[in-house]
Amino acid sequence: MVKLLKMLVLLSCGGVMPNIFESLMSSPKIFKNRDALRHSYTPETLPHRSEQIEELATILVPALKGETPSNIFIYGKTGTGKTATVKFVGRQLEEMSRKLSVHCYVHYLNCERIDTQYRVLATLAKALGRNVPMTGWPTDQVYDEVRRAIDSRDQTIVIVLDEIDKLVRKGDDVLYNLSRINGELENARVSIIGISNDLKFKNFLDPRVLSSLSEEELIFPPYNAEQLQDILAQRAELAFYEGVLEEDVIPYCAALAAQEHGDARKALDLLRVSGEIAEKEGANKITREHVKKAVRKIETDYVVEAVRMLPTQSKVLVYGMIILTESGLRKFTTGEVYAIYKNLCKKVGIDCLTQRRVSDLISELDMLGIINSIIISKGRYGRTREIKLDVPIEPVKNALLEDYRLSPLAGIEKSMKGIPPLEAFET
DNA sequence: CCTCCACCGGAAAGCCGGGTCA
DNA sequence: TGACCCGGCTTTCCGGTGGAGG
Repeated sequence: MVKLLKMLVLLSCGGVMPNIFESLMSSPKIFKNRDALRHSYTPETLPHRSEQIEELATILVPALKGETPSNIFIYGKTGTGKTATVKFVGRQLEEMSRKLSVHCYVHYLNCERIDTQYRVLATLAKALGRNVPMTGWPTDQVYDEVRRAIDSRDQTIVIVLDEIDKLVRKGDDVLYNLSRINGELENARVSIIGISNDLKFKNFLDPRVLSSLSEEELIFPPYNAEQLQDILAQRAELAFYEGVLEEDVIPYCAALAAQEHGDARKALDLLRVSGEIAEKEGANKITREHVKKAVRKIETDYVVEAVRMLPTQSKVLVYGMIILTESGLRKFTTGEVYAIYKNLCKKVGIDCLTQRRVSDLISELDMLGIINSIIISKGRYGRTREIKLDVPIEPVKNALLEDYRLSPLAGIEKSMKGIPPLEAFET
């Protein structure tokens, strides 16, 4: 304590004590530019996407000649470079239009956050320099505003709707209106690019909207391991100092990500987290070991996040499974889990669901990868699900106890220790 | 080969909060 | 404003079933 005070005094006097950040800053340098590994980063060139870039550019080139480009639908799984490609081409298009002094602009909207038609239109109006409140106006008035803003001069507007499937689930009025907007314009032209990673969502779309929006279609195939290597190598050069990476790190990351449907995003995350772990450990090189740790960390983070988002009932259920696991059972049945669950519900003071429903919740947990369950028959002793909790227990437990509703459960497993679950179950 | 356990999982109806429309 | 609808969650009911033990 005294030491700390002395230190503070010294620091505040600007004395000889090193700044507390000094040691952190001077530890071995790993990252030159961490942002180069984020998904939001658009690199100078996009390896293995030249075909798609060219195709997209060919479709959009009329924009520079004062004509209306076709509307485009783009499909591809996550991390196949859809967004990056569109942003890249969009930037080049705007750049070229400036050179030619043509009015041509690209507006990018991500529909995941902007998920109602009002918000889409309002955001669009804002991007076009109109002042529209984020709430309050009738929707068609905002639409009018957007239309007038676009039509205010001779220009071509390319509207990119990323994750367009999110929008469709809430009714496709916006899409319908936007797809017909060209007919209502005198001076300007509008082209729409829809991006989706869900191929099936086409089925939910109004056929009129579909035919108008998908005049052109682009498919983005997943990357294979080799292509992922190139992408990682390119980004690693920007992100890390020279010689920081051991040679087998990139191929390893690429191989791991390729196993999971060639997701470049995942590969980049893996590399970045590996770097962060190496940095935290004070290592001066990133090794395969760091990647392994990163895999585990990402996995844990995912599970913890999934658990945190669970409805209360499922949280109690998971807590029950933790108790069972800690009491030494590696596998347990639906009946056992249900007994404990019933008990915990009483302790927590929430009402208890039927076994039928709990059975469904258990299936959901299985889907989420929080547990492993298989249906087995124990012959005479019935048919049931055999459940295994397949997560790092401590982090999950902490995540569960963060929920104030579960606070009565803190430390409860000690009082239940040794009690077989079925006997803990009364009435 | 049959029985019968302990649960699975489909069908259908009820409940509830939110949104819509006249 | 109230009638109405919708979708998600939950309960009720119930037929179905793999295989150890008889």
